[in-house]
Amino acid sequence: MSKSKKIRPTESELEILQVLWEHGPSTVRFVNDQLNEDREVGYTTTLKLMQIMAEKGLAERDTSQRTHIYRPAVTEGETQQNLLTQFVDRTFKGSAMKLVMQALGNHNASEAELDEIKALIEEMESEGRRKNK
Amino acid sequence: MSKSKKIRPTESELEILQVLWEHGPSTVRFVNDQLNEDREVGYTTTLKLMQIMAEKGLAERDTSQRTHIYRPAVTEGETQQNLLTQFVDRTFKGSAMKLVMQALGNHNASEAELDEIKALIEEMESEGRRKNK
DNA sequence: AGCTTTTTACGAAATAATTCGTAGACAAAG
DNA sequence: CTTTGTCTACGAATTATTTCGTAAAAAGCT
Repeated sequence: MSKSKKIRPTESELEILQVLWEHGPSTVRFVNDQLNEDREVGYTTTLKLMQIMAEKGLAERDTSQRTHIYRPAVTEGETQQNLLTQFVDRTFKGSAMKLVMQALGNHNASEAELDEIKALIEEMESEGRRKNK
Repeated sequence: MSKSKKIRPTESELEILQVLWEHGPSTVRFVNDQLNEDREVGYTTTLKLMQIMAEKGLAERDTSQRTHIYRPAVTEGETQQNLLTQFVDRTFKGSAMKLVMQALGNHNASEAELDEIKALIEEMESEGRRKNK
């Protein structure tokens, strides 16, 4: 695999990352405005968090202008994967299958979504057969 | 729906619940011993957590004997469901399907497990057709 | 220039979660 | 009966995370 570090944003950090993933490189002001559409957050609170994220390596920033521009330093996919693995371990004792069953069973998925999943499974099964794994 | 309360055990509380779910009503001593098979935890730490859990309604206890017996006051399934919903909201912006795809894609499931999931999907699809939903 | 607004930096307060020390009650063992 | 061990209760220390106040620099405005 590629990265050696464990990416584990806290809940607040994840909210900020989601803004950055969705909108691309942004100022603190912009991120703070986005967050405030959901809940009240002070500007310096967001600033501080983003500074911490830069320290931790979750984000990078361009400080060449007075108003700094932040961008995500981790991808959405790898972050979701890390958080998912952690969550499965904690909550489903490591059984991703139990999680899948629980998730499927309780959210009523549309026919199209179910078909999509079936397609993925078929693909995995033929993959598996080919590799005899 | 049935319960009005949100069941949200913390990480440590979840570990304790898992012992209670697996072994049934237990003493603090027993739970603490179980936890110590994974990591070092002080006895009074476990005691305190279990007392808090009783206060919060996550566990109930029989205090008729000097050594109290604790039992889970929430089921494993409903707790997993609550934590899962929360996790999906936070990490996958509410899309359970994205989570399922990610989970399937990255943990190599056995043929048998995949078949199990396929069966569930088939069942859901025929359910759906019957109800025309 | 002088006043207001925006921004970063910094430190510390507030909150949440975990951990543990100590004390008192009771029981078990000698 | 006395000592030793186990248990609960309680409060406080520790750690992690979140929040914000204040100050200084830069930019904008009149």
